[in-house]
Amino acid sequence: MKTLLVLLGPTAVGKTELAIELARHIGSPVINADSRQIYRGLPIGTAAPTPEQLSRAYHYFIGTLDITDYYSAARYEADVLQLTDELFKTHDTLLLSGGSMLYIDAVCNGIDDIPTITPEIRSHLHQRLETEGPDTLKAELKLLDPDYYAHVDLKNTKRILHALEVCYQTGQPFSSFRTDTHKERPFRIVKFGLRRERADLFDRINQRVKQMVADGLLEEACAMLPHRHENALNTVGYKEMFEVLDGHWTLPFAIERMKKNTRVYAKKQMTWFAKDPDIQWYHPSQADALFQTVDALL
RNA sequence: GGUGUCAUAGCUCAGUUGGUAGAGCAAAGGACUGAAAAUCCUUGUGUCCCCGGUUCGAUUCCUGGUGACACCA
Repeated sequence: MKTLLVLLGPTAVGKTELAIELARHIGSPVINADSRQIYRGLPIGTAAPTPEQLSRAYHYFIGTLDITDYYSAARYEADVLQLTDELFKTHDTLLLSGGSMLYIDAVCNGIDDIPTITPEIRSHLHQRLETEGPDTLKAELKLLDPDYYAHVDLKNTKRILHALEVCYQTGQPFSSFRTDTHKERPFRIVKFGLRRERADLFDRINQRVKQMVADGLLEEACAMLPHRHENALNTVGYKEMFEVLDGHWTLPFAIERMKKNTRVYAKKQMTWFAKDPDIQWYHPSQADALFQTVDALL
């Protein structure tokens, strides 16, 4: 039986290194599941695998997109399924590793089939939000899709906007596309989670942020300055460095904010993963036990 | 040594004309289906520095103590 192993966990827990070891152990490449490491030019701020690490295991979806490329969880789902289709011809077991909750969910459970929004409709609605405010758009959603309106968090403008985008593009209510069904995959999925004591994890986050800045994060962000409004750069680390480059924040202040925001992000990941009963949890120091469990599976 | 000011949430502070208290930040919890490292929601019991006094009742007023700061010696 073909098997997809999924290695997940909060940021800075130690996934990258363990993924390489596990990949080598089972003879698989690493399929990256990190929504920001996919972009080229962000190796420091996204803690992407180093050239040395990349040389020890082949990685997919690291630095393959241009910063201006559109991407989404649905595209990731399609890309990964196409890749696994191909790789399973020569492999029995593959490894997917990362911390992007929605991307992992899209691969494991599938995501509803919704048309990609054209840039015209997207920017048109953005402008209307600017000029008319959220209340008008909410009222419109209430008319076009009362079902979704009843369920959506009305304070979350981004969700309102997206629902309206779909309504306008398709002429049908957004909720008519939301089936909430789980897609079956032609392979078995086994999920392993890495976790640490919170104080330990937060300590690693703080250390890593410091190291990123020492490694040249500010310069990396500076090179990306012309693209600062791209979604890929709406990301912990870059947002704070842009404030420094604008002269709004001092570097030490930005570093503290970055530590805090990374901790908040890690907490969000843990909250999301905690809901998934299929995850088998390990401490990174229990790699041997994890490998034994994997061996017993295969 | 003298005089004055201050002592309240993890931090910075507000406030209670005497009826046991609340902001910001920090922190914690949660939601999540095509922008997800995004976006959004919820959460404040704390010896109101300590011992006494006045009072039905003191964190608030008063005596004393302790500590911090400022000024004067």
